[in-house]
Amino acid sequence: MNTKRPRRPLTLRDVSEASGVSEMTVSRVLRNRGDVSAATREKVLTAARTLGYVPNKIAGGLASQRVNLVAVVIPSLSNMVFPDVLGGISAELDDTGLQPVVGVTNYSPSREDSVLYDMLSWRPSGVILAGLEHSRAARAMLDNAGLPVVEIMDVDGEPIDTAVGISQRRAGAEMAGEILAAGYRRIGFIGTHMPEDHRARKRLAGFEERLAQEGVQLAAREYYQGGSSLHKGRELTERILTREPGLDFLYFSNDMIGAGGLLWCLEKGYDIPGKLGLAGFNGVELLDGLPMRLTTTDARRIDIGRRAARIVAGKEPRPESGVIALAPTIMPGETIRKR
Amino acid sequence: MNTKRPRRPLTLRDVSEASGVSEMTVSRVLRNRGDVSAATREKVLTAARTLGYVPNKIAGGLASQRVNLVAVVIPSLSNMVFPDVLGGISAELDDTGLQPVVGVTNYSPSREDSVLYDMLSWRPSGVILAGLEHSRAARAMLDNAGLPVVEIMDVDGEPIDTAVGISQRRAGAEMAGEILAAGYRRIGFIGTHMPEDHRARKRLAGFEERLAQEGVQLAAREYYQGGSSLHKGRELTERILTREPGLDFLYFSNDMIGAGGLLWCLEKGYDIPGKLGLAGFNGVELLDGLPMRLTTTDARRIDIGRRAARIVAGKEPRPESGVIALAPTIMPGETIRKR
DNA sequence: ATGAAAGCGCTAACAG
DNA sequence: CTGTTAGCGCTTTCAT
Repeated sequence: MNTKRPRRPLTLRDVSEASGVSEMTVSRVLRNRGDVSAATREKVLTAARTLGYVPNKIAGGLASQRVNLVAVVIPSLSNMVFPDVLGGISAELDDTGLQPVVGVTNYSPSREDSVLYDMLSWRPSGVILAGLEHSRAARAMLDNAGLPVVEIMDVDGEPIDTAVGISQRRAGAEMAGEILAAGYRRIGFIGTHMPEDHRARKRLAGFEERLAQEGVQLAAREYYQGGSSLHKGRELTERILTREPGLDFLYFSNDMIGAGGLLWCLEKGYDIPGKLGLAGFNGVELLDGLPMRLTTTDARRIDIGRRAARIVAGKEPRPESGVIALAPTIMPGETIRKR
Repeated sequence: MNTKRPRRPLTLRDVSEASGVSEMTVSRVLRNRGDVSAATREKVLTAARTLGYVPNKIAGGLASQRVNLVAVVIPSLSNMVFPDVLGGISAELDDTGLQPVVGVTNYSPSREDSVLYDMLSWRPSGVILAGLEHSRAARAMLDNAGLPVVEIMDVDGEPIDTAVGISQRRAGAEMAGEILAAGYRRIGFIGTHMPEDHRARKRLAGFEERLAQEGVQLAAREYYQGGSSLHKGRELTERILTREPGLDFLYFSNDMIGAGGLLWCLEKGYDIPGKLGLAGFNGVELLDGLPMRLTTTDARRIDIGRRAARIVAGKEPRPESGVIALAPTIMPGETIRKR
């Protein structure tokens, strides 16, 4: 009831005095380390509980030189993909005593540097960070830190230590293959204009390469700024189809704008997938409830989180090659013609 | 290139030796504390940079007894509401030197206890946590910690220290008022079956009270387990309307299931808002792109995050009453009749 | 099974 | 403006 006693935070010594047991033994009990008689154990636990003692990990970390934290550095929380990755990480870390701590960069390299710096200053046990593209400074920090570093989401590049992800180029290429096989030829692309979203960039590159193999070129492209939303998807779809009415397929760089595009096309009465096909990317749960299931690629977000966490936790050895490439998986949905 | 020198982590002493300046002065430079001559300053900075020194906050925190962390404890990351709250918190903390650290409880009181315990063991400068309902143990921990505690989202109850949020009862009541004023009378409710989601519970209570004032009772209700999704919204909407075809309004406990319900109703050709009205809760961006704008209540998520952060950061004084009640705001949308 | 001593890397407080 | 001295609260290591 707001009667905050400005009490000095309790220390091990307080518990020691209250229980008549040495600080050292109290420490052992509280960490379940070493042999302690049941009787002493009980005394200590009781004292700790009645006092309401909460150990000081700052002091503990300094003394033991070990901190049970895993730094997780990601570009964004808002696009439904990283929460899934985090879910995988937490699930796998749950029984290891390690705790994820999340930092968000908003796709800014300089923010990435400063977030990394801040997190490393806590001397975590490992780092998981999105992407393979980092500043020289960031690479140096991570090299010097001498701890496990797992770069996630992408495997097209040279990892600092270990990479767990999908080949974004391959994901793009495979979707292009699907689309071509289904007979579409006048293909448009809608994506975010973010030079720092290297994964989207590589995906598109793989996509276009595969098209080129069949002598097909992108017939139109439309870029947007800022976050993805259904609304943006609608706008851009309208714009691209107005500009290029002859398009027979739209490839979206993520499911959210793909879903917006789908809703717009359905309202306008487009024949989907007959005259116009659509595909997104990620495989988010959102798609389950749309009027039509959007064709997409499962980016293996949860698996990526899990494997990364397993490596940091030492549950699984770092692979010789330094790379764990998971297979992106096309989820056909209903917005592409059956072949 | 994976040539990881198992180098001993650098210390202030290394920088001191490399620059020929005392540890203390190096520390001053690195923290911009006290007066240091430009020359010394330069020497230190150069040495620190070339060595690649990253300060050890564990040691710093222990010595200074101050840690620039704010613990943020929330039930979930996946429902589009807490990312917004976090956005508000980060924005406001950005220029304070404080950093949010997030813990997730999955609506489990025992997880909340253990997450709190873990976070408090890092001796953060403040705590922001969702809701006013906490275990006796949690309240004791927070009372003892002697730091600012801000409970967010809800103001219907007794705060431990300070509360920032909306009155959930009032939010429910106001939506009920809106619905009644628009002439709807056979009202159904669809919500999650989560005894631990106190905010949803209070909202429904306020809603029903207001209905009762006009002599109206809920005509049907449907509960679901697990997370919210468009898909669940569809399922439950179908179920409730099959069971009670005479309903003329559906009140959903959040926008995601409301959106699912809306999509389903539109497909089935319901006359919305003429014969059937719909409303959700939260005011999430998602709604912008739906075929029809869902009526909802803006839960003031970002503002709540900002105000909470301001109080923890000391930018704004804790109010005498301990309570900051923001006004939930109805966003009329298109799924309720104009009156 | 328990305790004593030393110190983790940094900063507060004081001295010059 | 710069340096010295003592810890911060815990765990490591070594005795007993």
